[in-house]
Amino acid sequence: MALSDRKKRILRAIVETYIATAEPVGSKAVAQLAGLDVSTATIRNEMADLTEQGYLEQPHTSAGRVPSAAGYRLYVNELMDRQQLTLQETQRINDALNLKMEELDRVIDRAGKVLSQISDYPVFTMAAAKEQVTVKRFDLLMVEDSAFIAVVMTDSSVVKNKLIHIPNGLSDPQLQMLSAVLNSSFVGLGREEMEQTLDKMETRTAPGAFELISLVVEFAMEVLADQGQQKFRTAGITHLLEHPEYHSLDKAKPLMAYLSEEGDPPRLPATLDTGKNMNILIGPENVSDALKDTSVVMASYDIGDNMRGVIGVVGPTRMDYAKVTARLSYFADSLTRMFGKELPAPEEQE
Amino acid sequence: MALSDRKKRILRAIVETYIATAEPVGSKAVAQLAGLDVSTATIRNEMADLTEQGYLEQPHTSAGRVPSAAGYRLYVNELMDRQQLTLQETQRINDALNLKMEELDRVIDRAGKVLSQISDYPVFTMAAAKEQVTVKRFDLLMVEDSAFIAVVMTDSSVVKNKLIHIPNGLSDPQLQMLSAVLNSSFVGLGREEMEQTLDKMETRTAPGAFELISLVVEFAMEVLADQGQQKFRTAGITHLLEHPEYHSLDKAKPLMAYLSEEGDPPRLPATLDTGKNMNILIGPENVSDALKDTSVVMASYDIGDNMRGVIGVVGPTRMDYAKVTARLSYFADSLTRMFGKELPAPEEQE
DNA sequence: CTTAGCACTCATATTCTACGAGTGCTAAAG
DNA sequence: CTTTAGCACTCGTAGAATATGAGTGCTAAG
Repeated sequence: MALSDRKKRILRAIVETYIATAEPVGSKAVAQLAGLDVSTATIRNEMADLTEQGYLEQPHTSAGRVPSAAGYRLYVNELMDRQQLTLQETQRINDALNLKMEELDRVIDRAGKVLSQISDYPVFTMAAAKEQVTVKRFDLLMVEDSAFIAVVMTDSSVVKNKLIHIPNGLSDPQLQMLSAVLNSSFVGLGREEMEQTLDKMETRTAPGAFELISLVVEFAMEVLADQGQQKFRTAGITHLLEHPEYHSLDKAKPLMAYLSEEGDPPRLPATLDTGKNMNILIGPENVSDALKDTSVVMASYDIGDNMRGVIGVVGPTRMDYAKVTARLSYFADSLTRMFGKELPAPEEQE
Repeated sequence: MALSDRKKRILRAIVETYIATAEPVGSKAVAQLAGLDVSTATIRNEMADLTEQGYLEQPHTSAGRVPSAAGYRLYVNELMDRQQLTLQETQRINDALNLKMEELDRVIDRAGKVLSQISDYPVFTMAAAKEQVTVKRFDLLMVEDSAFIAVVMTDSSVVKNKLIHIPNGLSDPQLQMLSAVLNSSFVGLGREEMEQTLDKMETRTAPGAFELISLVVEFAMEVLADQGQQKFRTAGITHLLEHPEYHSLDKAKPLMAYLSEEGDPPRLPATLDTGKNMNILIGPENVSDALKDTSVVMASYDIGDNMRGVIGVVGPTRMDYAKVTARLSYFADSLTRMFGKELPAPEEQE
């Protein structure tokens, strides 16, 4: 069932020409581009074979051929050259990532934006904890008399704070006490456990103290929820419109709407867990209906010990896979290098 | 120069019909809708007058009339009914804003999203400090042996933190000392002043200590820069595509690209300062070229004592001004009520 | 197995035509 | 002086008809 060398060269020429031109490829074009010294008629015969085997498709009887999903798959798996990035491009990526002390979210957003610019396709990003996130420690800081700052640090070294107002003020010993309770009873717990512990505590604690505790714990629970959740973000959606398959608004709108719904639960196959760190989904291989005519190239990377991120490029099935995979893998590697295990904390400065 | 009552009714009918249908309005349609008991011929005469006075335009000799920028202006200023929001809509807005303890940025993002959904147009948001932001206090918290958390609170009650790693560890007295230096020398200073103070300090401080100080101060400076900057964010860009004027991609792309460039310096007339809290810019009244055929309705609101935000709706000149202004002003009022002076801090929970 | 030749298909571009909504003008009516 | 009916004229749009040409599959010869 293996294809002859000549068939492969023809298929490759067709895929690449179609990627470049977005128009069905005819035998003549292939004859020139494939570098084979045979006539168009021979190529027509080969193309007929490839069509029969399911690697090519004909939009209608007499237009050229277009790669099928299977054709793209074969191309991606076997035929595609690995592209090299230009110095400029690597420079650009490094610049984007070497921002001094941005937060995790920001760097990821920025990475998405740059990837979108250098790939000419929309990009999505996601990040989520691999396991249950817990609180590592609480700190409380008095501010003036009517408020204190609660600082919560998670075991993935993310630190969040919140200003909490208290009408009746709080003495220093009271604050110490509160801090002691929080650190002894709520450290190391996940979201659900925190809620249970809080419930148990309600009956055997003074109402005033309990109210304060629950204010801080509720904040901590939100931090944990936020960390555990997969945050779906996108960048560069307008790049879609540059590609002819989305020149018709009927085609463009559903996909754009799909990509615009940021923050919602992930509607992509969760490759967060799969071991592979590069994944290509071609057209119908996608689960979501909105992506049926769309290809997704995605890569995952590590954030600290406990989180994993995904960054992916979305485009028509006729996507420039060689270009995109090269850029994407460089990106994912850089991100892993930046956020990965070596560094104790995501916010660490290079 | 005042228009007769009948002319006003005709103009109003034309604007509203055009807003609803996006197609040039003929004398016949006006006759039915304006509720005047006159024939189409009379209306044609009146329409000819209005055209001459610049309130209407003719796309070509014999199509109906379309309102000019001046026509919209008159409509907005005098003719437009103030729409009422339905109970559902106010409910939806309140839900969006009453999120428990989100950060300022998040609430604003969310507000933009909801406003976009209920108005069917893209929405942008901006927020910036009115005056120089300064640091109100520094707090340092030791974490394990090799890192500490720097907590910076600004005079606009925004609190940010960052994990700072120190290879050689730090004793408790040293941390106290560092905190004392920061709080005595850098509180109350703006970004530039901080830089100057830091420079002065370099010569007369031990290098090790100076390095630590500058790490924290640089973080503080970034926080201030971030607060002072106008952050331009958008939501619901895809709504553009629903309106016929952007069915042609040539029209849609530039505007979409313009709106997609988040985070860049503001390219809208800075109504942050103007006293008025609702502002309508119609077509050519816009400065930016990308907005020449676009109307912008924007409202501003207060955030704490020292910041001001703008939230605006972008759409074709044929925008449903009545609908948009009603929703927008409710939104801006709610935001002011939420973030405004009464509450000491933006993050305050309702 | 390869290639030249040829009839056939079918999407796209082009041209032409018919249609009709809407206008402006004129002249009669109120 | 204002309103209205009548009518010729404009011009963008839709639809039909036609031409074009790239590409195919098949056959038969090299």
